Parts: sequence; C-alpha cells; structure tokens
Amino acid sequence: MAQKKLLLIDGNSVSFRAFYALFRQLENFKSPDGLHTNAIFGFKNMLDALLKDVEPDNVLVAFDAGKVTFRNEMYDDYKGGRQKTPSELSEQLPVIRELLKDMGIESYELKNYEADDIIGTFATLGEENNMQVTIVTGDRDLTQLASDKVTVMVTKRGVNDLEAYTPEHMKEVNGVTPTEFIDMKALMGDSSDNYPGVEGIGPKTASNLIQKYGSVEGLYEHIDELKASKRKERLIRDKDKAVLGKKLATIDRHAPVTITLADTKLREPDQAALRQLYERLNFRSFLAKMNASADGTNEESATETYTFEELNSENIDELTNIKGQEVTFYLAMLGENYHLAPIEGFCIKANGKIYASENSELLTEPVLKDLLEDKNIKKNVFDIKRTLVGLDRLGIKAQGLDYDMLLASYLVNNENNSNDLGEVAHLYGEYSVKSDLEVYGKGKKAAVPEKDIFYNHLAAKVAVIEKLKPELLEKLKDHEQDDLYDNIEIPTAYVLAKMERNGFKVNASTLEELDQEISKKLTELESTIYQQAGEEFNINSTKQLGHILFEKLGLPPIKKTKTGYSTSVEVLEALKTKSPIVSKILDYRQLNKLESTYIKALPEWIMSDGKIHTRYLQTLTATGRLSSVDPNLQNIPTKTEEGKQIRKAFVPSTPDGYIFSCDYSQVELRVLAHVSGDENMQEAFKSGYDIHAHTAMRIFHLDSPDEVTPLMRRHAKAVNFGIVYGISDYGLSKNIGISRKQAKEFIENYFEQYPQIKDYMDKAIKEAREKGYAETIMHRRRYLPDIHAKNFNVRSFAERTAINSPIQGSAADIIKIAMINMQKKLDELKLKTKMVLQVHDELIFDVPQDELETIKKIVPEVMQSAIKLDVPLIADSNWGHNWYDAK
DNA sequence: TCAGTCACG
DNA sequence: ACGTACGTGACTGAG
Repeated sequence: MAQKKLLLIDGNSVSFRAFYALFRQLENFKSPDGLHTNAIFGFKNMLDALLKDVEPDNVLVAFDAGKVTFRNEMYDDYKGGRQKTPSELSEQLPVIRELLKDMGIESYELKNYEADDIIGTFATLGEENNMQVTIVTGDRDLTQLASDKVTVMVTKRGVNDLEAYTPEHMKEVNGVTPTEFIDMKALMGDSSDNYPGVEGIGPKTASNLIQKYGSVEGLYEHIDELKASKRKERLIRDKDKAVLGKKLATIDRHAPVTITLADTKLREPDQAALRQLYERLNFRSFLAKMNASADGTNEESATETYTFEELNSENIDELTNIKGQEVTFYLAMLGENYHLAPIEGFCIKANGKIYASENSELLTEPVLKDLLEDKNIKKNVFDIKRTLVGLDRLGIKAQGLDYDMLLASYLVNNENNSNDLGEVAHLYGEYSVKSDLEVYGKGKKAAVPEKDIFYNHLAAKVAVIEKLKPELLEKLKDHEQDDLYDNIEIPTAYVLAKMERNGFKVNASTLEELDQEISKKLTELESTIYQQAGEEFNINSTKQLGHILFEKLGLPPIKKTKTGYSTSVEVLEALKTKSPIVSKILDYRQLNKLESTYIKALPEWIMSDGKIHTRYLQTLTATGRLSSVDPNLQNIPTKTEEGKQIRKAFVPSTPDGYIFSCDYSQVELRVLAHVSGDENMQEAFKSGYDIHAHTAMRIFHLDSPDEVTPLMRRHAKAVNFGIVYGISDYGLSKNIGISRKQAKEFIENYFEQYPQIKDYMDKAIKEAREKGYAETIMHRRRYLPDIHAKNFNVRSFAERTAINSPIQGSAADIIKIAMINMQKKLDELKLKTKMVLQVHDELIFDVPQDELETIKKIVPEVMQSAIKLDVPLIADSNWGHNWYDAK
C-alpha cells in the first residue's frame, strides 16, 4: 500500500502571512457586509495549491486557543509585548474555520497549547503510523520537527512561495540538525516570542557552539574549556535564561489532544455551503470556478458573452441624440506604443447598448466625431492619455473624457501598476474580461483574433469600465483623493497627451557628427585596452572583463556580485592607480554608454515630423512621479561634457526659436521644510540662503558663511540628500567617502540643528505603521505592507520609503499642478510655445523667437505659484537655441 | 529573461 | 547582529 500522506497547517501563522501578503489589497477585499476578506482569500488560494501539490489523505489545520498557554507558567512574559492581532485579521479567523469545515478539512485548537504543539503531536502520530508528513507554517520554530518522514514548508514571500526544510536543508541553513535547532534558539533567544537567551549571542555564534557541544546541556558541561572572554562570562551569567529558553522553544510532541488521526481524514467538500460562503464573501473567481466545473467546461471558456451590435452606416445614427447621457468608450490598438500602434477598432456603450467596430474610419464620421469632441457628453474610458493620443492621430480632438479607470485604480492603490484593463479588473474581483496578453498573444505573434472574439473582448472591457466605476469612485472618496483625481491626475493626462503629441525636435545630423567623433575615440580606446590586456576580448562582457582584470592581470577584486567579480565604477575607480588599463576601461564604458543608449538609439525614434514623441507612464511609479519610455527622455546626459553634447541635437521647431528650461530649486528639501515644520530649515529658505552652505554652517558649528569650505558644503549637501532618502550612517559614509563614525556624527549634529526634521522622520514611520501607507500633501498614497516585516532589512527599507515617498511624491504633485496651470496659461494667451518635456523638477519648452520674453516672465511665475508652502518655491530659468545652450 | 551597469532626478 | 541611501529606463551579455 502506498504511504499515506498527512498535511498539517499552522492556521494562525499562515492566516497572518496571507493577511500581510495581501495587506495592500486590504480595502479591495471586502465582503458586501463590510468584512475584510484578504486573509481568507490568500488562505484559500494557498490551500488549493497545497491540496493539489501534496495530495494528502489527511489534513489538519491547527489554531492557537488563546493567549495564555502552559509556557506562560514557566515564563510570565512569553510572547509578551507582541502586537495585538489587528481586528481586520481577527475578524477573518472564524470565517477561515468555517471555510475549512465546508471544504471537509478538520481544524482544531486546544486550551493551554499553541498550534505548534498540536502540530508536533500529530507529526509524531504521523511518523508512528509511517505516514509522509508535510507541515506548512509561516514560522521557523516548527523546523525542529523536520525528519526523514517530516518536511516543514515555511512561507518565504507571500504565501505561495514555500521553502522546504528537510534535515539536510536545516543543516545547510543553520549548520545544525532539527533537534539541535532547539538548543540554538535557546542560546540566541527569540525576540518575537519575547524571551532573551544569552546576551550577545546571535545565530552564528549559537550555531557554532551547538555544533561543537551538541546541546545546551553539553555546552555547560564543558563551559570550563572555553577560554576566558566576555562571551564566556555572559554564558555563565545567563545560564538560567538558556535553560529556560530550551524549555520554551521545545515543541510538545505529546499534547493531550482530544481528536485522533482518523478525525483528520479529508472529507468531501460541501458544495452548497461553499457556494453560499463565496457569495457572502463576494469571491467571484472561486464561484466562477465552481460554476465552470459544474458545467463541465473549463475555466478558460467560462468568460461571459456580451450582447453587442456591429456598428455600421445603417445603425450609426442611433448615436445621434445622446446628449446628457454617459457613454463608455474604448479604442483598440495593437501594441503598447500608441503613437505607432495600428488602430484596430473601437467599442462604445451608449443608450444602454454596446456597439463595436473594426472600422476606425467610422470614428471620423460626423456623428461619432461630434460625440467624442463634445465636452458635454461625458465619457468613461480606460487610460485617457492613450485614448486622446489615439483619437488625435485620426484628427479627433476628444473632450469630456472625465472618468479614467486606469488613473482611478492607480490612485486607489499604486502597488499594482499594470496598464492592462483585464489585469486591473482582476484586482477588483472582476474576471469577466481577459487580459490583452491572453486575447492578442505576445511579441511578434500578437494579432487581433477572429471578429466575434475581438468584439466580445472589447464589449467586456466597456462593460467592466462602467461596472467598476462606482466602486472606484467610492474608494477615491474614502481616501480623500477626489481632488487629486479630478484636479490633478485627469488634467495631467490631457497635458501629457498634448506634450507627447507635440514632440521634441531632434537633429539627426548633429548626432551623426557626434557619432563620428565618439566612434573614433572608441576604436582607439579599444585597441589600447586590447594591447594592455595582451588579448582581444569583449569589454562589454563583465564576465570576460573580470577574467582579464582579476585573473590575468591579478588586480585585487574589491567587490563580488552574485555571478562573479564586480566591475562597477566604484571598483574601477579604486583600481585606477594599479594599472593604466583601468582608466581606459572607464573611459570606454562612459563613451560606449553614450554611443549605444543615445547617439545610436535616438535617431531611430525620430518620426516623419522630425520629432521624438516619448510616452510618459502616468500610472507606474510608486511615488507619483512620471516615467518616460520609448525613448526615455528623462535621462539625457547632463553630468559630463561629452554627454552634454547630446543635448545640442535637441532643438526648437521654429527658425531662430529657443529651448527654454525652468527648474525648481531644491523642491524636495523645501517640501521637507514644509511638512516637517522645522523652523531652522524654513528660516534658511525664507531668507534665501544657499541651503547646503547653511546646513554646513550649522552641522560644523561655524559662525559665518565665509568659514564654509567647498568640502564642507559638499558634505552638507550629501547629508541633505541623505535625509530625504531616509539616511543611514553607512549610506552617507559610502557616498562621500568618510568613516562611518564621522557620518554618524554629521547626522547627529544635523538632527540637533534641525530637530523637527528628526520628529518628522519618526512620525512618518509611526504613521505608516498605524495606517499601512504613507501619504503626500495631496493625499497620494503608497502602501507599505513591509513596515510590519520581521526581517530587519525588509522593514528598514519600508521605513526609509515611508520617509522618502511623501517628499518625492509631494514634489511630483506640485510639478503636475504647475504643468496644468502652465498649459492653461499657454492656451489663454494663445501662445505658440509648446511644453515638450518634464524631467521631475524641470519643464522644457519649445519657444518661437518672438515669445521668449513672455515665456521668461510667465513660466517661473506659474511654477512658483503652483502651491502655497510655508517656504517659498523658487524656479530658475535658462534658454538657448538648443537644449545644450539652455543652461 | 535575468543580472550588471550606468544614464537621469 | 543585521547590511543599507529614494525614484526611474535602456543596453548588453549570457543562460
């Protein structure tokens, strides 16, 4: 007979993991009666995957019975200080129990015992009955149960990524056997269970000691053999703690359970009850799955079909009198880049009917064109900017697009940044529409499917845009994001569409000339490098380069990467003096970068109008900034002279015209001064001081600005930047090449001088912990589920993010407002000047010669008055006959 | 497709 | 004791 399989699940810890894995979706997972359901959903998903993978005969989900257990009798403060389970999670636990019951799975809890002990007991029972046991948990404590018959699966990220602990794997990870792991824990303590262990002993030392002496007892028998040291003293002093730790860490494998192995046998699920439960929880995907399998059809074909009509010259007049109505519109293009992608069709819902067409020329028929250009006919779409650009290509100046499902969903939760309607819909439990990837395929093979399938896909999209609108608008309201959505993001979409269509004129011939020069230099550098290396190799290959530098030439490898030697600038700079080849390689790298990323690539993007039309991604970044693609015009070189030359190719579109650039001075620091309310920093900005010099004066305790040396200013500048990023002494020391101790002093001085900034940073973290997200001045959110992480690094990252996001994000809010006001002003004054680029804190304009004076006046005015802060906003202007000269 | 590197704010 | 600055996109080699 085949070996029977037993699956044991730690119900509390897995629910906990599921809850935090889907924490950012917390508000998206709610049943109609207001119950949060994210943990239930995650738990159910994980359970399905496990049942499929493990195919168990018996399953038991163990829960903790309460806070107090037999361990508290040994140690009062066991698990003390632990944060209370959030109510959003605890309300879900009974439902998980109910779900298990309906699925035919036994769940169990035992007074005075933890779920761990129940699992330990049943693992032992399973072993005794020669079963193959799998344990699933979010907690490493249970790994002590691993044996040749017991595998412990611990969740890594989320709930579906599991790490399997066998005795061999334990040895690899901890250097000790599963039973020795108990002793290891006893020595190091457990902060989450709140018992101390021996002071100064971490995982490394604990593992070494236990490997040497076998156990806590073994260690203390031989304690005299240890050479005199602080560590030995502490081991002796904290012996009680170690002995207690061992008792606490040991899982009870013979708990007085009142159920038997037979009770854990997997039963048939109660379909009717499950259906009811899913309906109550609004689990539409699970319901759809059930329906699909009930029909005997598979999941794929469970898509709904929509009633639609093909639009043609016969019925097009049905779209004439729809004033005062709301319409939903979707324009289909094949490919991401909507400046170039072929327009394949469209779909419109009006008069309660859905019309679809493959004939985009119909859009230019007066009926439809007028409808789209009438600002009084409100249109719901997915991606306003894309729709505006697509229609503009057909000569249609669309107006009245006033609901954007993509923008709304991005503001509600920007963690998932998909641009695909289907994928976004899935986030809100709406599975009636597929993703474009599924329908069109990807890469070269992407194609519009057969007409009926295509129309149905479009109809599904239009239906979903309309269906989810109330829910998304409600969420925006809950988040106090109405203003951000209506008055910032939607108008920004219009402005960006215009900027993208404007394009930036680029001279291919200027780039061609640069190419001549750079190619020559590159060939020279190449041969010098080959000569000094003694052989020809691919300089662009880090692997080959590493071989030459660190093996053949024997230079010291300073840093390693996952795959081999690091050859980054940082490393090469340090090796510069050791061999002449190194600086040649640095030169080569720099020039090659310019050549391949800009000089060679940019001309490919110049369209027939002589301009480059980038696309801004308005719904991608975590902070609310824009990003630019195809090509990226936000990273055109500016730091080196050779790089800057590239900007000479960016020119005005009119003869003798100007490129005009205006950038905010220190926006992020000004935002910080504003949100923190720090009086010293506000004073510095109000007085118009050079902020970095001012900081230098303060942190170096100088009396007058004259005493500030350039080095001091440079250091102070780095500290100011560091603050915005959520500073660490290590990061600062690495950045400016000082000792960590010195960096620490800088930071301490800084906080002394700007005490309210320190308060701000603490408050930012505290609030993120309480609310689960960080927020900008305009209420843009960034969810930070990792702020609760156990792992120090993961948590620290989230904490720095909590500090940085409101600053970077508020600056992004501000320039968006400036852009909207700017475009309005250009329109009002009927100027021919065009806004052509945004680079985070900078706006760039294509200005006809005779408008320069006006622009010089209005641009800084508009930018500086975008928002009223407690400190002045300053913007500096530059102009010239190309972008290089606008400096 | 991933990792490494480097361009920008 | 941890190993670290925040946010992006494009190109290249290598699997």
